[in-house]
Amino acid sequence: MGQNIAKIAVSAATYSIDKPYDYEIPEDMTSQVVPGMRVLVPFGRGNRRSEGVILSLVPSSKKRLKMVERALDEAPVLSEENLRLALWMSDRFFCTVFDALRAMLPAGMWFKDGVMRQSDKIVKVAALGVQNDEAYDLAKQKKARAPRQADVLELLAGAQSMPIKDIYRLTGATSAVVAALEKQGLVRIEEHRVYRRPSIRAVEKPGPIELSAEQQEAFDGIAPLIGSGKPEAALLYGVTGSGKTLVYIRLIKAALQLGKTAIVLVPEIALTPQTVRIFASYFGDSVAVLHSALGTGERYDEWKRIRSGEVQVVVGTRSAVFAPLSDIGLIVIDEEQEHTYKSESAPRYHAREIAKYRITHSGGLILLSSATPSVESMYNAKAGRYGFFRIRGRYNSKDLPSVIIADMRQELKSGNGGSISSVLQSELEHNIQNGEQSILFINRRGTHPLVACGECGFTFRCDKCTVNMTYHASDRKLLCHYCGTYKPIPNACPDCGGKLKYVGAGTQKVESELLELFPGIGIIRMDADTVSRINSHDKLLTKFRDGKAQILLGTQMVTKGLDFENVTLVGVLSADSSLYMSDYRAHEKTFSLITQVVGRSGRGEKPGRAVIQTFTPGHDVIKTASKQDYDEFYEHEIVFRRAMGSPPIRDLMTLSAVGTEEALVVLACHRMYNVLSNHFCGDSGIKLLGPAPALVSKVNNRYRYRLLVSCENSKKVRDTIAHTIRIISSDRESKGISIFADADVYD
DNA sequence: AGCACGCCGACT
DNA sequence: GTCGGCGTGCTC
Repeated sequence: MGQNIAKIAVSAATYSIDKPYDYEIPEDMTSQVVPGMRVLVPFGRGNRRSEGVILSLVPSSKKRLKMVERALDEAPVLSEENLRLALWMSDRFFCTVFDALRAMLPAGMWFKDGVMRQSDKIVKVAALGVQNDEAYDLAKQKKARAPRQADVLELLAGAQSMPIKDIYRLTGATSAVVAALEKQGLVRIEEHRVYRRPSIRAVEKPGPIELSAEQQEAFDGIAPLIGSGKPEAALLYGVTGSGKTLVYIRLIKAALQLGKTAIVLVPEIALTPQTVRIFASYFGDSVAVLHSALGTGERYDEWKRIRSGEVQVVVGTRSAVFAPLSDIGLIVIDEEQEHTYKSESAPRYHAREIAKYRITHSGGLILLSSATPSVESMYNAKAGRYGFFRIRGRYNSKDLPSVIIADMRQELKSGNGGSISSVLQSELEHNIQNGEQSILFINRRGTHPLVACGECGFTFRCDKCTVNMTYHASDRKLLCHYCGTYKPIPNACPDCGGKLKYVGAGTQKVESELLELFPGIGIIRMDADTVSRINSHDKLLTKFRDGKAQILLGTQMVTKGLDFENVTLVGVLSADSSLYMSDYRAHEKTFSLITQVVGRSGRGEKPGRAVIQTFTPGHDVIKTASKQDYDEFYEHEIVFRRAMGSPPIRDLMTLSAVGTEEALVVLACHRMYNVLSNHFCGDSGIKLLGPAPALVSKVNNRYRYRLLVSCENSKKVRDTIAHTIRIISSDRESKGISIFADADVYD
């Protein structure tokens, strides 16, 4: 007998029961089945079909096992390296092995014989099988004998149809209840599909690469690390506009010359179409670009091209770190401090950690690059764990913009209650008269972030989330930015009938203020409301580049990567807004944001200026950011982190519980606390904090609480946390509560 | 998460 | 007795 038992990672297994399950391979399949192949297996009492991935093959045993039903691939879609990486990820990031493997395949991949059988997300939706009034009558009849069914019928009579997951959540009914109703013909279950979007692509002619002396120096230092045969890591710290992209291109060419491949990770490809075009122009068909706008078919094709060896260079967002390249020589992480490299759903990995794993196994270089490195990367560089390279000057030795701080307290005192300070107003005027362009950044969309009653202080809060709703003047509605709830605003306070006050400013409000100050001026507003599609983003930027508008006003999306020669003024309208979050990265994020916005100015021939508006001009972060002095910022911040025991001094992990019953969620956290403190008792290296509500404690009617574990991220600590999740989530008292842990906490 | 088994309460 | 809802425990 050969190897006719398969150890399989099963999709249907949850974290608390995740392990390799043994299945027998039917005789007629033994020749085709290999590790890395996906199969269909029966799982659970009901033998419902579940997708699985073969991890390994072992000799037959005496035990009676279920059979593999059929293979889903003709050849393995995952390599041995992928399988090892998935096992490592499940330990490192508290996810199932299958979750980890799924992250490595192109989203929605489900092909057979080259034909797409199913690639869309499917949502099960329940609808009434009878008339509304009939449903109400039935609900009344059932109230006594089948109260759960009655609840479901009542709910559906009011809402017509609803995803069954929402029904479980809102009524507390279980699947058995809905199944019973379906059997009686009172509800129908339909499967709805969610579709994805098509793509864009553009290629230009490459220009010659001429590195400046400093760029060349960085290149000369970094390039030898690629072929050293050892795993290496380096930090490239270059101010905004220092031309780091050109250095990447030269490094990639160096890797290719050694017969190796390269990955370039960018924070959000849709935000930097310019970067994508540059890579496409230098590497032509040997580059694959993986971005969110690719359809499933295109994504799959690109993935196949990479795996077949036709592609040597991959440019993409977070998940591109899994690109099936072999013999990787270089992984660049551009703007490495960006939060988009951290996945916030299972598997909760950080792309940097995956990159390190892959490089360790292939021997090569991971290059972390930034104009404002994360405190932890700089800490590692200073400790000698990363090579450190620096580009101080801007490309073509342009000066950094001169910065003016506008003290908004003074503005208020002198009677200016608007969003534009007098100094910013006169600078804008100057630019308009001289035909130069300006970029304004405000961290809020909508018109007013807050609507309050002037009499009783009532504020409009979202019913489902613990946040204030934002007023959007264009359609006179209130919007929740967390769950998307949308409702018209009443004329007066719903509580006391008092007059409503509109507080603060968002992009829409600033736009109308600007139009009042400068009538007839061309303004392009860029926020989630005007940039609904990927193309409209590009279109708005082209319009601005062509000089069709004098001012570009927007949220985060105007802070990154934009390179316009004629922009000589930028304004940060409210530099404080991210400074006082209860988040250990608040300072770092604010510094990075201001530095990046300021860096958009003066990229052409003319010198740039920047105006930073703040209520706390004396704050260290504002002062260092306006001087563009990263070194001073870092020295202050590392002292602060050391005092707080925050990363990178110590590691931070969280255990979260999420559910609809607040008290039960908190209780689950307390029970986790007890389990953890029993295991850690006496270990002074570990501090447990909480439970505390998450930053936004309720989203979409689901409460979220979490425990913080300040520790050193070791195997022992991770095993204890994994054990805790398993114990608490399989406890019947945690029914309906989902529990998960995060090992690289970002906020 | 989902499915069958089996307990228990309501009604013939 | 017996029917059926719903809580409980298990998943190769």
